[in-house]
Amino acid sequence: MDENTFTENFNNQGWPSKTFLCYMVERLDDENTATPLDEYKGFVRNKGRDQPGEPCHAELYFLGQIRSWNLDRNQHYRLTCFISWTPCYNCAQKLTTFLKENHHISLHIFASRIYTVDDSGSRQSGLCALQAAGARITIMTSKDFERCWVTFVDHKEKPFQPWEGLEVKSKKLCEELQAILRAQQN
DNA sequence: ATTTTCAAT
Repeated sequence: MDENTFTENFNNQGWPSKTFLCYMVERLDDENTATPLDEYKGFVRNKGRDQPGEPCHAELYFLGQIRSWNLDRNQHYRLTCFISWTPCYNCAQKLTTFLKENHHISLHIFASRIYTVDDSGSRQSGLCALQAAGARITIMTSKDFERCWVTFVDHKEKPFQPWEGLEVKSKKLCEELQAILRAQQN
């Protein structure tokens, strides 16, 4: 992805009305050593209401990609994704179902910001269910932004440049997410 | 202490 797309969408101070999701896959061997599978690396974005056809959240395109790979059920894989907004309730549900049906796949989600539109009256229970199904969900820290930059951005050899307030915002969101994930456990 | 959110008033 180009530099501007990254900055516009992943800057944790912003509020873009679209979502990008970068994904990468690693195969894990018996010693838990990870081998990157670069052929499955990429990113998707949602389809908005301004575009033709039915709107679609980024996560559903992501799920479509994963299914199309038909990853070997006798192996174990780790999917890592960097997403600019945390999944909404419905997407979280779909990811949860997917993980329950695909025990050979682990999911790590690094999110830039917390999406708090309450689209089902259920608050953030979708994220809790997703975590309960084995996903790891965390807020992107400076290190994660840098990894995303290095891995997915056409950075032209430029190093990642943190923006003003990145750390403070990240810490704050992290606390919020912890509260969300903790609150619904009982 | 806050609140703009995969839009739409």
